[in-house]
Amino acid sequence: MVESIQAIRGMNDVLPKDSVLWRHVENIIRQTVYSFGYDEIRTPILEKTELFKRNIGESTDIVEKEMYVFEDRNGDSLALRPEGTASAVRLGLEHGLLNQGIQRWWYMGPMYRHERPQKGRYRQFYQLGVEAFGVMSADIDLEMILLSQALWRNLSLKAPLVLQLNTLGTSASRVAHKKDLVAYLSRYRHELDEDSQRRLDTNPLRILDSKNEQTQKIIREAPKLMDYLDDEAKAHFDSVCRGLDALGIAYQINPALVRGLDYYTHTVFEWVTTELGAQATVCAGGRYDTLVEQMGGRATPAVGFAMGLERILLLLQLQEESIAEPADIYMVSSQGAPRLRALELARTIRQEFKDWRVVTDCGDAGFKNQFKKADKSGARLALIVGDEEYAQKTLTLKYLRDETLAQSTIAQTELLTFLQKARSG
RNA sequence: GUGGACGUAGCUCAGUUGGUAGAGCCCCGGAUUGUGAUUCCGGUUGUCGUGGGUUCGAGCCCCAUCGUUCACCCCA
Repeated sequence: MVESIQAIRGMNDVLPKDSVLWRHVENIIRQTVYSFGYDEIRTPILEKTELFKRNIGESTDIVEKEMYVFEDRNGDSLALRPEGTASAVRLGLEHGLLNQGIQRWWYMGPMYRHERPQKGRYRQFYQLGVEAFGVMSADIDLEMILLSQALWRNLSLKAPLVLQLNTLGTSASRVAHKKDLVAYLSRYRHELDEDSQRRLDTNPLRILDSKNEQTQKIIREAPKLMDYLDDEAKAHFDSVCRGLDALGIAYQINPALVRGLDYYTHTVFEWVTTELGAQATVCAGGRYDTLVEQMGGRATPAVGFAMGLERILLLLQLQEESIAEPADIYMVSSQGAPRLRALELARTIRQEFKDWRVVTDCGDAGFKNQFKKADKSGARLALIVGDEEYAQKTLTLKYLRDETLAQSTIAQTELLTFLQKARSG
């Protein structure tokens, strides 16, 4: 007996019935980012571990305990990418693109995090990432939000999504706030929940969005980052808010909104749904004005966001609108010479009608079964090449969706003319 | 990583206080030997997730393990 091998935990296959929806979503995404004038970049799935360690933040959970890290044959430490921004900046610096004016990029592909899987949270998951470099003013923040909003619209997403907004200010204001926050929380250290006590030393900002009630109570009186913002940060955030008002985009300001990655500054935003339980965030992003410089480039302002495709797919699946890809023509034929003729006719049709799906029955099924399969394929038209048709160089047309149209037999040479008429009629 | 629930046919599930496995859908064949989606008749579904243990006997009880799922953690 052979032991069967299963896929790795948290890593999913896409089956034929689901790939239709995946392709649909990917196509709409490509079309949408294209319409905003963004260009695609593609980076390797494997990068040096240092790239993520240094830039996402050493003490973030992503780097600390969720990265797939292993040693290459030559001893280098490599990691499967847990997110895309660090790679995008690396690409920009390595090829000198960030010195060539404003850059607008997007990418789509798998990311890897070793978490405990749940619905909408997997170890290999797909993200759309969008990044823009070289614009300091708030209009590019607005463009990011407009782009994400366009995605919901173009995907015909019916689930209500709420835009949450916050600002993290400059790193100077964050440092000042963090200092006071830690001092304040330390006074209540023993009253905080266990996780928050740990984070007090590692990542105190994250305590702000703790779900623990007792902790939340303490946080209510804690120093607010908003009070530490310098004039520049306030002005920037104000521009974003006024811009959203002018564009008629509703948003909620959420002071607890903190990103899990260290590189964010100023504007941060999330699109949140109530339909996916704990996996509420469907799309999240913000500014990271200091990252490029931190990675060795010239100071370059930047904004970006990432969207989780599985979560979008789950929302679309809730809508239960099936997206079918039916065949257009199904070839029914006898085996032997008529089958070969059917294959040949199918080839001719495909060459002439490039967007049609033409399926030829293969195998040894009888006519009855061939028609069953023709019906299941969703084809409008069955073309029959039996022994009689073969001998007389004809073929029989049968309409599978419209009972009012009678079956008819035409010469094989007339097929293309007939189909052209059928398409235009 | 922590805690809870669940794993029976390809799918959705039933299975009595432990006594050698069932239904519907799907698939295949026939009624109609060259015509589908309706109907009728017939047929195949399986190491009961896996490995141990208790027992004369385990789908059912116990342990472990793998997987799924929910919450936490974290995040898209």
